[in-house]
Amino acid sequence: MRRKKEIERVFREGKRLEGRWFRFILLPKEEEIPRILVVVGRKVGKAVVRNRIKRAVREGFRKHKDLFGGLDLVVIAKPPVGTIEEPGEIERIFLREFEEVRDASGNTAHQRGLREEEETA
RNA sequence: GGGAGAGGGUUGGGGGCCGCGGGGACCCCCGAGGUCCCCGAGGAAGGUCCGGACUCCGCAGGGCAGGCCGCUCGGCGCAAGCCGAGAGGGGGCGACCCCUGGAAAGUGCCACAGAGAACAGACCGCCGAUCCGGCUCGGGGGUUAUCCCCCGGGCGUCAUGGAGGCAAGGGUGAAACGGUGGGGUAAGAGCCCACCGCCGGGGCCGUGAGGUUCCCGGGCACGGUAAACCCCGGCCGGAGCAAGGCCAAAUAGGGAGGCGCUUGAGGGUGGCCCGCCCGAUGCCUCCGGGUAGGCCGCGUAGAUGCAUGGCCCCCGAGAAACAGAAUCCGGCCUAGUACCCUCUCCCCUUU
RNA sequence: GGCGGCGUAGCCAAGCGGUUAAGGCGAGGGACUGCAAAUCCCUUAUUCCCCGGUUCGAAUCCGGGCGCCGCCU
Repeated sequence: MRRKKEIERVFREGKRLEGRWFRFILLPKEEEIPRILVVVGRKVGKAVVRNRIKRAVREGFRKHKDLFGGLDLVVIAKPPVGTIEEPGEIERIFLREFEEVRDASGNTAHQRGLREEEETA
């Protein structure tokens, strides 16, 4: 995402999910093609560290677009991410945490079905 | 063979797959689409410590204040700074390294300790020659008197007791008015002498910082601190690309208070003054309201929610450290991996 | 990106180059009380953010780092 208005719309209307390493903001949309925005603040680290995180997260997004179908996604890195040196490690943590947080929130129809089963049981 | 010093260089390479930013060409079902080609982080891009370009402040004028630089000469440069050759001081066996205007222009400050701290001082100590005291001898006098006074001599002894002399030694301190030896003296002291050191002048050498085995003078006084004020010399107007410019959008030119209309409020982004310029239903403060999108600046890397990456294999036993352009350029400083090249020094061994 | 400011005890903080580094809050101990509160007394800095330098001497002066905070679109 590159347009200011679109980005602000995601911040305004999106659903916020908290993880230990990242914060996610999701906004479902009509198109199937997902878009991403990575935010890494100054407190996370120096320029090199911040660039590494952005690249790793984008790489993970690029390789697993099927996970994010129909979403505009904002990923905000929290300070602990800056301590991880390996790009591959950052990528794995990002993907794993996205799935954990999404499943816990019951965002998909599949998950909603599961929760209904749990409630009835 | 081992250790060390100086200077310089590079900051992985090749391949495969999947990607990112910019530019160009072509294609199309015209969509922020596809294909191909080209370009795409650093030696520090960093800290923002100095300079400069550039932009605006009417001109960038004068003075004060302020900032930066500081051994000498030469070179480059507007400058900061760098390079070369030297000077003085300090460190190292050495190669070599580190420091650098002025303290006899003035002012300030040197705590504590110590006797004394800026043209200082006498605590312990040394001496006690001289004078006073004491003892004694001789002479004279007051006198009846082995008692007193005066003069002169002596004291190895009484005593260092005082007046006083001294600054060598001890001790204090970051720092105490030069060192060694001799003479000298009561004891001492540059008090005197010799040598060493120091200071001043001249000569000579050097463009200069300075040097001096030469000559003369001075017994010797002049402490430290300018990363304290300051003085000397050189440079600097102020801000900063969020500078600044263009287009578009937006709403009332609203309310309250204050100042002022040429004898001028206020302003022209300079810390102050002067000069200069602008200046009238104008300026300042507060309240209330609206808009904050794009382009240029901006680049043979170049964006603006901000690109240069990921995985795997090989290349020596091993691919890594520090680190990511944001207007550009020159320095300084800081961070740090692996390796290469040139020169040099010391030690050990062998010949 | 640029321009400023600040780091002193757990917290808030003062500090002409020379003391044992003020003071307040808090905390701990003691006194008082039948027990408390209030009050009184005592204790609480050893790298003054870190590393160098100047100086006889540095929290203070000068460099260089580090970490916070603010302003400018």
